[in-house]
Amino acid sequence: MGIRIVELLIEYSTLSLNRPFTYIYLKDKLIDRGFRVLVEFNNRKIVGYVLKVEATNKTKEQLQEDYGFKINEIIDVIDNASLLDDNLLELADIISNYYLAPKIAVLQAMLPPSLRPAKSFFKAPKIAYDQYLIVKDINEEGLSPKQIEILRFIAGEEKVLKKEIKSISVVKKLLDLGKLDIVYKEKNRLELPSFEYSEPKILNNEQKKVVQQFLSSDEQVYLLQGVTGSGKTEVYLHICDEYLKQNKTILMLVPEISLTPIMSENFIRRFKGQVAILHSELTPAEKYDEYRRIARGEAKVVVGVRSAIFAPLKDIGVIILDEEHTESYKQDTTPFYHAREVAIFRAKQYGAKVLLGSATPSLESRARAQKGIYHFLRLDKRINEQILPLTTVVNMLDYHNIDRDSYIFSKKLREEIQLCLSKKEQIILLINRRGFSTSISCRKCGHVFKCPNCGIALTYHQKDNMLKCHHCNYMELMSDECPECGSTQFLKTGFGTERIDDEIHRLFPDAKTLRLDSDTAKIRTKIQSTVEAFRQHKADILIGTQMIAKGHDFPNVTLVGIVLADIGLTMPNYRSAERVFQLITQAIGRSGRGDKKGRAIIQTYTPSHYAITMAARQNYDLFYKQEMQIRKSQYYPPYCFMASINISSANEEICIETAYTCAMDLKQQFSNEGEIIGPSAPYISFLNGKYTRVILIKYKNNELAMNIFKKVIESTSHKSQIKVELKIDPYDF
DNA sequence: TAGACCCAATCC
DNA sequence: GATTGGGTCTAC
Repeated sequence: MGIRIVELLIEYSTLSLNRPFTYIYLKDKLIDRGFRVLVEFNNRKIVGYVLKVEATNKTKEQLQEDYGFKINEIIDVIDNASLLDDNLLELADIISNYYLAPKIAVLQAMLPPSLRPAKSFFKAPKIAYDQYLIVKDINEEGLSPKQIEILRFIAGEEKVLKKEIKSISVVKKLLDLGKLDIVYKEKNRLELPSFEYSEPKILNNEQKKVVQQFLSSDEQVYLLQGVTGSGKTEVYLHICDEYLKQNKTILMLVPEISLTPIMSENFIRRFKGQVAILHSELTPAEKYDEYRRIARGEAKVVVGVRSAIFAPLKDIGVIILDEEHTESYKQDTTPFYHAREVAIFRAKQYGAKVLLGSATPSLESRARAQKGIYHFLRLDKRINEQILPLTTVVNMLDYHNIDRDSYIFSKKLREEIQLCLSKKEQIILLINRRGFSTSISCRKCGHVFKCPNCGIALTYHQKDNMLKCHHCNYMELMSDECPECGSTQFLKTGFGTERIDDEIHRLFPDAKTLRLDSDTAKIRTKIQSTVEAFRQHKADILIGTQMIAKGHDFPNVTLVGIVLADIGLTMPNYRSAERVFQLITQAIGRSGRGDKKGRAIIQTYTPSHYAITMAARQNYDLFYKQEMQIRKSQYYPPYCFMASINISSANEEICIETAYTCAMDLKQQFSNEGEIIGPSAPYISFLNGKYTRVILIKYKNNELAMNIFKKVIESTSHKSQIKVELKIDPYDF
């Protein structure tokens, strides 16, 4: 066989290497587009991803002469079939162009770890074992706070799977130190829980109408705005039924499976055997299995999180995004894609439909529905005709509402809790902040404990007696005395979930509580078990962060208390009002889902803020109107497109200088076709030794903007000491 | 992205 | 004179 010329992408995902490299292949294995290969690149063995293969009669020397550079041989071919079908390959191009991200980064995001074109796949497990951690040596001497935290945690639990601890590096260290040991147990390959088949439920008239409208129209994208508890899931299931009958496949996206396993349960019950589940907590081996099962065409329905949008289904009939407003659909690392936009790209390839469902649609989706770009569907009634919870806003600035018994809980909220407890009904308390107190200072000299990395006040966590930075995850043990003056008296201000728990125990000593936030959810299954325990009424009160506000269905909950609604409202982000509105509305929606009437109490220092008053009235439409006016007057999405450029460097001067020239450059190129804001220092402008500046760009002409961005990125990205990151439609900046 | 390479600072 | 550290360069 002659020489084959192979063009490939190399695994490094940086824009400066985002171009094909040429190799030759001399051996006779099958090699084609979409295969991974092992190559030598700059003296290192790495993985490449084949874009093109071409036969030639020329010799290596002739080729090198022609091309004008040295050509290496491909060491080995890894795959014997293309990893992605033509549609997915084309989709990768679309995404990489839309988000101006390196194509290899897109390909990596599309594939499960064991199939990724990256060196890391070598380490991907072929046969999997469960690894349990046990404590071997309890002596904490010489350990860092983080290590102690993990050690104590493991010591306090019965069985801890190694993979369930998020901080792998700490565990590794503890293993090295001989503090921990691993016990191997043969692992069960992913076994979907088996549920009884359940018959389709009878739809009410409103639901029927929605299903019928969806099926009979031939538009591409649909927004289903349905109040909390209006039975959107059943609508999804009926629609899926129809598509399965036509032998089409279904992609069902959910925000986070571990939070709401109900959706997958519903799908498994209805479409047994045809369902595959893809979510981030599957092990690489499990993901690999599910992925292959889908690719082989064995699963017709995929239920999964953001990345499941790339599931290798064929003949897709419909893509559904539940809770479409959820921010977890936006990936916050390169390629920064949004599953909603990808869904629309992907659906186009198959002539499929996209259904976006939410009680509180994102402004941009709702605006598109308003303009007729999306077909607008609504469910305005709760499924059991239950009226929405009766909601009271309590002004915490008004001293009539507070007394000396508690400054955290108003009289009204305490009364309602008491009433609820006496009726043996359940309560959810939302406080969107974890920890005990938000800052801690010395009573004598005023010293405030701050994070050495980013300068933000540290949050005190009572359970493990530690101070943690909620921004960069720095932590230290709480010291007994002030490092400045040695005083032992501290002032704790601000409160979070832990403190609420504490306060409840003080005020209602007989009430049983459960707490759910990312601290208590260190172990993944803990989320589910806590939710399950609460559903079975093993506790009266569930206290938690936004985790508890989403999608759960607790029939016996009749009171939801928003302990402090204002958190997040003052964040310097144009979405903050939208976020707060959505959070409160979703949380209130947890109340009164069974046959008992629901109530909600919102405690706030800004009772007249529209996000709060509208949420209290559960009036999405009014909020939408008001927020759109503000977006319009201040020229924010959806009235324009937005992008952000983050410039960071270890050298502050270079950072500021580059950001400044970059902004000038943008201003000049956009002229009056766009608005450039900044450069400005973000909320955390110094983190882990890097200084950061942000430039925001608002524009209308997408094509023009893309061209400018390409140029600007090119001229700045290869500069040394500087990292430039472009985000299209950013959520955080 | 990450090894090679270059230069300067630093050590004994 | 050897070693270390930092910054820059470049890949097929």
